This record gives sequence, structure tokens and C-alpha cells, in this order.
Amino acid sequence: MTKPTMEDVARAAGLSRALVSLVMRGSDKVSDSSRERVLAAATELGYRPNLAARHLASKRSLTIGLVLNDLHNPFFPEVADGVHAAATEAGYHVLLNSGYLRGALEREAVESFIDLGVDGVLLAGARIGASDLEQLAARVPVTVIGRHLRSTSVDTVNNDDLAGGRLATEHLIDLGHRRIVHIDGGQGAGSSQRRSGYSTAMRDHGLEPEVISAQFTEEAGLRAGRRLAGRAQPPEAIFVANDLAAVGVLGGLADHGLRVPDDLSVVGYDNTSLAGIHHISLTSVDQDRQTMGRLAVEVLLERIGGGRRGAVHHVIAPSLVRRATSAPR
Amino acid sequence: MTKPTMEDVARAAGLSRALVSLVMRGSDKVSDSSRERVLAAATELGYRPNLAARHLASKRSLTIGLVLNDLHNPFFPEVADGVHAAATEAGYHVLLNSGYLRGALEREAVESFIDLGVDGVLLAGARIGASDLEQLAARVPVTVIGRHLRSTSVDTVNNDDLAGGRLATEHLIDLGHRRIVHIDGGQGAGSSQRRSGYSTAMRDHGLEPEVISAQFTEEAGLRAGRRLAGRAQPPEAIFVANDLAAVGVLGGLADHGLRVPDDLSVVGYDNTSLAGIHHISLTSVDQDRQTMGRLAVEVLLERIGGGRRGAVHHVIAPSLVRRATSAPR
DNA sequence: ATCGGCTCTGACAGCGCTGTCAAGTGCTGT
DNA sequence: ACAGCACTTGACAGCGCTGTCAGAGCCGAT
Repeated sequence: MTKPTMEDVARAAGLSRALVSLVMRGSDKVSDSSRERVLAAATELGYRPNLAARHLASKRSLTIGLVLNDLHNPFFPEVADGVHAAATEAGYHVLLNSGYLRGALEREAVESFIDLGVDGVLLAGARIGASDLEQLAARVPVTVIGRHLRSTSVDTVNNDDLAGGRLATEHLIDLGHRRIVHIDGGQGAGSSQRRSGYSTAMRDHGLEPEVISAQFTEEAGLRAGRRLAGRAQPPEAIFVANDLAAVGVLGGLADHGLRVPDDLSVVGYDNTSLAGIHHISLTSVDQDRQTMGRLAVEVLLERIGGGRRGAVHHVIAPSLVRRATSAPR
Repeated sequence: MTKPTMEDVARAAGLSRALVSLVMRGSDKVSDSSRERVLAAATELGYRPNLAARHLASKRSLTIGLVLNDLHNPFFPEVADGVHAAATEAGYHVLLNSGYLRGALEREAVESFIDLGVDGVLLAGARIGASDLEQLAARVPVTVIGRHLRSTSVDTVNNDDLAGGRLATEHLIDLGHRRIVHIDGGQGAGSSQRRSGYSTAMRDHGLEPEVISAQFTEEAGLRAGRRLAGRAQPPEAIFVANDLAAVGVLGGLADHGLRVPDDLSVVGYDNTSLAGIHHISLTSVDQDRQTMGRLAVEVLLERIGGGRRGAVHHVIAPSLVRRATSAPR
């Protein structure tokens, strides 16, 4: 009933506790036959090393903590998939926590990871301020996903939001649209880069950019969509700063009887599961979140293991996924 | 740079290590002044108790593990919200992990929680087999959310799927529909109860039930929707076993030019964020997942603390949320 | 017979904390 | 002045493991 310890395994295998410890740590100084006997005894007893004790003694836990800023946002699960896959391959455990959209809870989540003794922390969509992040990085290796930072101690993994903004815009221009409006993401991560990608693409083609300021929420998109649909002359196309807001925009347009893509085209950003839903089928800019998650783990483990000093800032190229909401003029 | 220990705090406060330990454990045998000095020294040094050490010594961790079966399903985040809120109030930490939709990984997630020494495990939407769950429950307190089990050692928290199925069906009947089809969720949790809720409600009103078997996925809904839309005489209304599949159904109907709710009504189940999206606006049966999460924590803590023997099976009442996909005939 | 080389043992200290206990310390009331 | 009380101390064992080390045992090779 009580959990078996190393002692128990050693006794069952008829070998010493030290040897069992060596086997558990994967030492190569153990003969195959002994290893097998130990392993057999361990599975027999259902033995599993006590991580708390192991960590206490070894100062490392082979565990990394992943804090997702918002569980509700379909952006994050896929990042988590990538993180989980890469970490598992490297022999690390992943602990998850959510910031529940509040910076304070996010901090608390990170602190509790540190208390538990994780070897490193991954923050996806962090709300925590840049200076707090620096302080954090002094205590534990930190990698931030989905937020651009000019830090020398915090590694980051991002997609190229500038290129993504340009990509979306040029797609619409290629389709023959000229009056293209951008609904932006306010203070949201990557929002300003996406906006300037849009603006420069427009200007490069001799078009006048028009930005409507909003947020990364459905509600904000809905309002913006209604506003645009209510105009005497609605735009020919809209590039929205993320999928959630884009779906809101679709709703707002539908309220006014505007048909997508017959009357106008809409492009989103992030290519979340939402965009892929057949009933929505939103053309969107994809950032390969799975890869971002993997990359983040690699970078983090590098820092944990090698003690790299300088920060690494990875930027991956976005791509466009064409669906049913964008069509030629 | 290195993390401060109790020793350090004691020295800084000019008190003994034993006293610091008492303060950290919230003992009432400490004078207010000493308590304050200790606390002041602790915050000064940025001291945080090492959870691994604490757990090792005390045999309890004040931590519970929450395993979400699938991060991608919008059903779960809200459960997590409730769990987090209730656990925090009770002074417990919550560790999250995902089963990434695979039973084996789910098992692994639970095992790693146990290795870490959580005081109890919460499983939301567990894939793990019933007998495995029993075995698990012998090792650690377990509560399962969103799955009906007839266990004497595992507590459960569910919504009343039977009543929910009836609710959805009667709503459609009340609207004047008679040829109402149910698209079910196959082996999915609660699927069979929802199905029989539908069937009995139909029969109670002298109507003939018709069930199309599908799954809890958008893809399955899409196929079923297309199939129904292609009929010479499509049904007047469809009750779909969950929101994701219902959204698929909407897509399938739209493909065939059927308008919702003008040509037929659609009702989903779960009232996920998907249903609330304006552009979708799906009438759906709501299970109060936040409350379910809270309840699950209460039940779990009861078992952890009191050592209750028998199992508790909570069932909460679902409610209908009317939106734009259902209308009078 | 001797010498490594390999494998294994037993012992020990230590990780940071809990939990218990006998033995203080200082203060109060009488 | 002395008991009684509330608080504090120091000591110790222990949680399950790591990590290191001297040394034992056994093997084949020289």
C-alpha cells in the first residue's frame, strides 16, 4: 500500500541500494544483467522514484514549467503540443499552468514552479512586464514565446509578425482589392508589428493604409465589423490582427447583410482551430506554433545545460492559409 | 543568488529555525511580534519554502494535479477556472497537465503527478479505463469530472446528461418541430445519456426518434450534416451531441444551401465558447463547468482531508441557452 | 602468479524541511 | 518571591534520494 522506495527495490533484486540508484540514473557502469534485475524488481513492485526526493538531492528536476497566459485562447494548446513533444524527447517532464489572463496569477504560477524546483520556465503569451521578466531570468532560465523582447537574459521565440502582416496584405492586394482596412490588436503581442507590415505593404503598392484600433477579442472585432459594414462605402477587404477578432468581424458584417467573400474579403492571423472550422473557413496567417513550442524547449534546454550567456531570439517565418473568406474582387 | 533557506531567514530575523518553521506552517503558538519579524525577514530575503523539501518531510504537498484530456477542446478551460479558484481559496496549488487526447499520455501525466507527490488528482474528461481508475484511486484520491462512473472509490462530478438531452429535445418540440434527428457522440462521455434523453423525450411526445451515429468532432458533424442536408426531405430540426459536432453540422448544412434557422433548427451541447461566437450563435445546453470544477475540488479535498470512504457522485442540472440557430417552425 | 579492469558494496554526508520534545526564557499575577 | 503561563530554543531523527569514495570480489590477460 505504501509506496516502495529504493531500499525495497534493492532488497527485492538482491542488490545494493547504490546500484539501484545508478540504474535509475541511467549510469553505464552497470552490467546488463544487474540492470535487468533491478528494472524487473522495480516494475514488479511498481516502484517510481520520488521526484521530490530526487530533486532535493540532485538540485535538478528534469522538469520544465510551461505557463500559458490564457487557456481559453486556441492559440496556446498547439504551442503546448510542441513543447510537450520536444520536452519528452529530451527526457524532461512538462508541468502546465495558466495565468488565467491575469499578470499577478501568472507571476504566482511561475513562483510556484520555482518553488517546485523546475529547471526552467517557458512563458507563452506572457503578460508579465519586461523588467520583471529580467529579474525572473536571474533566478531561473526563462524562454518567452510569442512576444518580442530586446532582452539579453531572456530567450524568445516568435513568428515574424511584420512579414505576416505584409503577407496578409499582399494576398488581398493580389486578389485585386485596393481599399483594404486593418483592424489591429491594440496592445496585444505582435500587434504593432503586424500593423506596420500592413502599412508598409499598402504604401509599397501605392495604397493608403487605414487602421481601426481594436483588440484581440471577438467583441472588439464584432464592433469594428459592424462599424465598417455600416459605412456608405464599406471597404473591399479587411485584414484583422487575429482570428478571434476576425470571427467577430465576420459576425458584424453578417449583421449588416454583407456577404463574405462576395461583398468583401476577410483575412485573420494565427490560423487557430477557429479558422479551420468549415462553417467559418477563415483565410489566415499561420505561425507554426508546434515548431515554436519545440524551438522554445530547445533554446531553454540549451540554457539550462550549457549555461549560455547571451540571449537567443528566434523568429520563424509565417505562411498564408487560404480559405473561403478571401476571393478576387 | 542562491535561494535562501529557513536557516537564512532565522539568522536574519534573529530567531531560531524552529520558530521560522512554525511561522511558515501558520502555527498559532507564535507571538505576533515574532511572526512579523520572521515574515519581514522572509520577504526581505525573498524566501520561499522549498516545496520539494517540505513535501518530503511532511508527506503532504498542498498541491493537486489536474489532468485535462484535451487542451484543444474549449470545454476544459472553464473547468480549470473553477478548479483553480476553489483550490486557491482552500490554500492549494494546482498543477495542470494534458493527456493530449491519448490515454497513455494521460496515464503518464497522472503518474508524474504522483511522483511529484500531489495530494490528489482531478481528471477532466478522462480516457483512462474504469478499472485503471479504480487502481489509481487506491494510490491517491481521485475525482473524475465529466464522466459517469459507478465506482465506490472514485468520486465524480457530472452534469445530468439525460436531463440535458431531454431539455434540448423538448425545446425543439416546443418550437413546433416534429421531425427531429439526433446526431450522437458515439463513445464520447455522456453521449449515451444524452441520446436516451432525446429518445425518451421524443417518445413522450408521440414522436419517432432517429439517431445518426457520429462523434464529438467537427469532422463527424460535418459529414452527418451533409448527409441530412442531401436528403429529399431534410429534418426540421437537429439536436447534436456536442457543440463541436454541431458547428460541423452547420457547415454541412450551409454547403447544401440550407439556412439555419429558417430551413431548420440546430441545438448543440456544452455551451462552449464556440457556441457563443456571434457568427455561430448556437443554441446549446449549458453545463456549468465552473461550478463543476469547484465541486470537484471540494469533493477531492474532503477525501484528502477526512478520509471519506464511500464515493460521492454529484450531478448538476443543465440549462438551455437559446441563441440564433433555433426558431419556431 | 600477478595485474588491471570491471562491477558491486557499504558507508557517509547532505539536500531543506517537518515534527516532536525537553529544557529554557521572560513575564505576569499574587 | 514563586508559581504559572506563553513563547522560544536547540537538538534530533527522518523523509527518499544523490553523489562520492574506498575497498571488495571476480574476471580474463599477461
